[in-house]
Amino acid sequence: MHDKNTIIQSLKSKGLRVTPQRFAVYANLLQRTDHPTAEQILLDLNQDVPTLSQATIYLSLQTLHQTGLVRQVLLEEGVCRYDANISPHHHFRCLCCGKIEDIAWESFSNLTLDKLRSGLKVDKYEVIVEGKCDNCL
Amino acid sequence: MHDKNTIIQSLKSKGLRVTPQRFAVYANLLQRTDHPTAEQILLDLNQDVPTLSQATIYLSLQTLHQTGLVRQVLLEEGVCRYDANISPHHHFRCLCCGKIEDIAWESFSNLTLDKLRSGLKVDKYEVIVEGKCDNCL
DNA sequence: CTTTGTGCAAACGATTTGCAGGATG
DNA sequence: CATCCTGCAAATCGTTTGCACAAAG
Repeated sequence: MHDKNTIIQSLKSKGLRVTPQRFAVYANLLQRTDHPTAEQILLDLNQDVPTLSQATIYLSLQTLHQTGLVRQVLLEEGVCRYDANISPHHHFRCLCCGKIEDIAWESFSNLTLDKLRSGLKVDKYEVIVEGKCDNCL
Repeated sequence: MHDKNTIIQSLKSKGLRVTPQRFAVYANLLQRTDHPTAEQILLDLNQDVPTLSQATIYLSLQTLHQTGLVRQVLLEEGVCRYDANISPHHHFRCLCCGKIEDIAWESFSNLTLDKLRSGLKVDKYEVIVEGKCDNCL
């Protein structure tokens, strides 16, 4: 899936040094689909590498985000989640259990930006959907 | 536009007591279109009523949000903005100057949810658009 | 007069910072 | 070996809480 060398190449392609910590954060995020927060990543990684500091997690995520390797997902007040899947897609959040699920980009292939106020240059857009998932229904 | 009695009625209709502080917060938000943060509202109100505590602002906004009188706007990491315009609309954020602008709901009248994974019950959705505004171009 | 809201200050949680030592390219 | 990264602890920022008093209905 995401082999070691590919990950290393991704980091290098952005001019980032490949350190064990940064590698671990990025690799962890790549293999997850649950849109974790910084804290959740820290908890997960500390099971294997108990000497990973909070500051490093936060700095790594900041760096990965700035270089475009990971995406931020902002759905709840005060909660910043991360997603290493940077191919275009949208998000669904269950208002009941809080689960966050990807929505395929093509689900909104009918969405066009034609009628926006002229003068705006659109770089990107995303649809946020909220409701209840099947588990909660 | 938003006359005093209408505001009072809105608050009462949600079972909220009408206090000067709560009224001031809601009225302030109603007359603004800039999607302010709690801090910005505090700064603005403190010019007239210097004895308005932070805690009250935060509590008021929380209350107004919970009762559905105001909407939260989450576009930037760690920044919670508020919007008293609760009629359906979307948001645009300029990546250059940070300005946040409303996008009319009808701009995406072509957006349908047909192809979403079955089993999801959709309560609401919003399109977040990012790019550059005309000022910044 | 009961209940809810406010102000204040302290507490809190998430994130950032300064700095000295360590690892990368 | 110059630069960039990490760990640690302290600092900071936005938000929340506890409590005593005040005001709304």
